[in-house]
Amino acid sequence: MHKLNPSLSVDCVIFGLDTNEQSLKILVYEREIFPIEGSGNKNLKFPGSLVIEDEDLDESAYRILNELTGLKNVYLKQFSAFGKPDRIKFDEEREWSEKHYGIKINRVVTIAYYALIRIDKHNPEQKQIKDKLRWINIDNASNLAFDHSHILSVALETLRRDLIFQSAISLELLPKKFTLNHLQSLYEIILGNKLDKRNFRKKIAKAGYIVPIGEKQTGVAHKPAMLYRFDKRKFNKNNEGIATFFI
Amino acid sequence: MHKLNPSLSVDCVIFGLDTNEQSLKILVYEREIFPIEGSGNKNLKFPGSLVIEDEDLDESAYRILNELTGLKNVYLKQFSAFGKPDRIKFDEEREWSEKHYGIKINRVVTIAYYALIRIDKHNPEQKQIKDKLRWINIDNASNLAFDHSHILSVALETLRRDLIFQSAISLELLPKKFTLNHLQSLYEIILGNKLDKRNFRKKIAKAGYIVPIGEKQTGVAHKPAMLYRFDKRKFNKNNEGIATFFI
DNA sequence: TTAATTAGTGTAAATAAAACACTAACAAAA
DNA sequence: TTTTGTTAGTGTTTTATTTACACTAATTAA
Repeated sequence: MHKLNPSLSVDCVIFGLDTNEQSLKILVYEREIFPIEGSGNKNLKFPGSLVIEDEDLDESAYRILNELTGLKNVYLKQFSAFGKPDRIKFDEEREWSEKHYGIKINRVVTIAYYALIRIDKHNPEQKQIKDKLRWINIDNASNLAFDHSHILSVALETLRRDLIFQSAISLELLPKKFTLNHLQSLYEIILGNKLDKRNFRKKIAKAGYIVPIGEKQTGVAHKPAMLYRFDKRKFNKNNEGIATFFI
Repeated sequence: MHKLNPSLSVDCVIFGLDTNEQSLKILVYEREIFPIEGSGNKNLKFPGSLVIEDEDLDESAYRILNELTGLKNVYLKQFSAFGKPDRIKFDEEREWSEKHYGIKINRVVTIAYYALIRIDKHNPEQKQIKDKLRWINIDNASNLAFDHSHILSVALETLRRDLIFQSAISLELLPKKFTLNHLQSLYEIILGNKLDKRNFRKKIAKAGYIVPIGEKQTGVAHKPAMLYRFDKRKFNKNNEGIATFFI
């Protein structure tokens, strides 16, 4: 059995794009410690756990993500540490944590990661990994457990900035083959505003690493769109792995 | 006496601008554990310490910075956590740490902050706070203690990005009154490339929050330059506290 | 008086950003 | 089979931004 460090945890803010609802969602874990009524979202928290002694933080994040949600091979990035001594505010929270981990908890500093995944591909409910996981809309995510609402707001800020200055991460949220409207819609959902279709396409074209695969959508009740893919080789060659189409 | 958390530390990468040498420096702490010859910079580390139980991380960073260097009221920003289990690689390092803190150390995750200070104003040697502190040029900072070389490279990346996308932080490194050439020189030193003087000034003018104070330099053996200051009111009004002149 | 040094200024050309509306292709419904 | 609804796809003009570039001015030191 691995020994847990009682001062250190990792939390994962898992973002998923709901292309039907045109909304950005997060995957949260539902506990049952506060009464159902009137407790707001206090029973919802991000998947997270204490880290094992002698475990690398990044590995810890991957392990926790996989154990709690079954997710693998996802884009995961550390974005901040949260360490207010009163992060765990309620006695019930402390009790829950101690029962949950089976060790005495003091003050816990959490290292927060965000993950980008495709809801259609990685729906944990479909995979019946845990029946306690739920996707919720970020607009309904106020008043989460611990300081998780604060963590969410920092995560969102970071995601939006990364999406602009490091555009390639957007592709984590799309299938291998996608249409330019899918990509544009992703930006609109995450950034929260509309973009001009023609200007958007000009930028994509200039970036050069998003290329048509010569196939079209099928089965859609409208003009089928050309499918595109991410060309890693072109990306690396022109952008040294960092660049962006700076929406 | 405060109890230290044996798993958690804070390290401060303190950047200072040397305007004479036209170089960016960091403030490091010199230990004596490895033989002087052949140990490279392995005796040099960033000011840092274990955090006290029940101490906020940001407060911890300010406390540590003040205790170790005498510095106060400096710009300090958390930029990453480092948690590889083998961060403390040599037995000597572990021994040093245990002797230094007086407690048994296991694996330590460090939360890293960077600070920006004016060397002329805050020279710890002048203030005889510690005789073990030294400014070293970032170009001579390879092979530091622990994983501190890696921490430095992440800190530098972050600083450069922040300087571009959050330009106002540059003013932390300058005196209240400065010339536009000082400001430009700061950018050139930190970003490591030359900028066009006229284009630079156009951007500053457009930003609007760097204003002339109607005074000129004195005692210089060349045409004296106009002195400028940062206008906080204009900055907040136009930029909501974030903006930048995007060099 | 001269030399050395940094301060300060404008313009033209190229590039990028923004605003804007119609036709094309498909499935479903009539 | 025709019509309807829906999304795909395309260029141009205007405006703003970026880039490249070189000389005169003011001071102290020699």
